Amino acid sequence: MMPAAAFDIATSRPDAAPEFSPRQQVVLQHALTLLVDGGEKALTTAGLARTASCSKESLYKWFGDRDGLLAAVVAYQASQVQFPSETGATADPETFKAHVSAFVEALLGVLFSETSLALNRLSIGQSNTNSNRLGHLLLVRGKHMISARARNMLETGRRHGLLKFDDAEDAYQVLYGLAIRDVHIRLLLGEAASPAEKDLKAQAEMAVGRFYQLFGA
Amino acid sequence: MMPAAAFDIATSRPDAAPEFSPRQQVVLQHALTLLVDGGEKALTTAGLARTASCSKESLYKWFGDRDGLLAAVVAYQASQVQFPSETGATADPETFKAHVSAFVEALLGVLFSETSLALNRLSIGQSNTNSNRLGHLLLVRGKHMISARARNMLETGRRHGLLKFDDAEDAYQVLYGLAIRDVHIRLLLGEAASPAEKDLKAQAEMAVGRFYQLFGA
DNA sequence: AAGAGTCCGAACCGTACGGTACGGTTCTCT
DNA sequence: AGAGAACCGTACCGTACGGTTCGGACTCTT
Repeated sequence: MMPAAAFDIATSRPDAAPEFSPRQQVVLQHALTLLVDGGEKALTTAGLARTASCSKESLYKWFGDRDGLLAAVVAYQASQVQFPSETGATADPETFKAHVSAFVEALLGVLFSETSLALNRLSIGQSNTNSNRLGHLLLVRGKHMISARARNMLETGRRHGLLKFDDAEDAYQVLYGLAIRDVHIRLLLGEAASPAEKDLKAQAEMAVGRFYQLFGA
Repeated sequence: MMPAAAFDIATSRPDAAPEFSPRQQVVLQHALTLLVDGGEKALTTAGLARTASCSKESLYKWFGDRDGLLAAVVAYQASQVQFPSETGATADPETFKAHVSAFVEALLGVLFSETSLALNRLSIGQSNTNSNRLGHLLLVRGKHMISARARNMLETGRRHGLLKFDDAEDAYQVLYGLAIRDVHIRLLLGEAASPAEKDLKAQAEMAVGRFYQLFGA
């Protein structure tokens, strides 16, 4: 037999269609749950087979090996993340600014969710092994997708004369830094978020306000 | 016997004096090296004993168990990190701003070093086990120490009328965000830093410039 | 000089987990 | 209805690693 799935996941285009069968998605969801409360050590093949009521043989048939399973979990979760659409967001300056705030709030919502934290912990823990499949997956299917959308949003803001910057990537990174600060790493390390940090809307608006001080036209 | 060392490390005050014997420090340095290139899995008790030419018995005697060893590595490395002193840094506005830049540059230098990255990866990977000893250690002995010094620095800047803000912690977090952006998490995930991101001095000055736009008096 | 203490090196044990094999059951297709 | 695939459950194997034990060498103290 060949562990085809493991290879496909790493190399297929992000918009590849079917990806996983419904049954497999159920199993991956179980894997994700195990991972969220318990960390990587809690996700054993035997444990997942028991929890998801499937056989280990099926796991190995579908995902090749344990690494393939982990990669599949990452890919599956990445495919679940959705961002609000941005149609007609530049109608007027206020709407655009509100739209940027909404984007940042969604970003915070994703990054601070237990699921995202668990997958980031997993990928980071594995980042110096396996030629770093997981880290790349998370970056390509997660961060880079988001950053592309963000750059796009900021560019339209600039075209409409609402923002002023030279490099969209640079501007986005500043926006990211203003919004996330060191909260992400602290959450990854297991510290709880403060009440103020849990008010994502307020945090987003504060960050966008400061961003406009730096890059507003 | 009792694994005294493991307990002491977690509960002793950060300024406790001797901490580790020279021989133990050599062993911990070997452990750190193993950890930096190879990740957590590369740090096995047998492997460390071989590399450091000591017996496993000594490891268990000194550090209690493997977790105690990991905690000792974190504590040891934290004790190695030194920041430049800040005597007479508020002589005039230029000097102070340069001092802030130097602080940020030092911060970047620490956070982006392979050693720090390896320990962060380790702590993050363990953050949902062991009641999270490592994460707390890293936060208390690392981040919180640094943030205290930073707040102190910013406060003196404010007292001298050079900066303007309500909450020093808030201001520091903004400075942190402007300097680090998403580079830290990307490095943790195994992505290489871009050439521009490796120019720590330029990155620090850019961040401080923006910080002054927001908080300069 | 002898006893105690420290440490190295190696052998050993138990276990947990990744991976495989197999018998039995259900579902699908013709 | 019958062949065949997919799949579940379980038992099994090999290995890697955490932790313990022990013999022997070296040092320090009295």
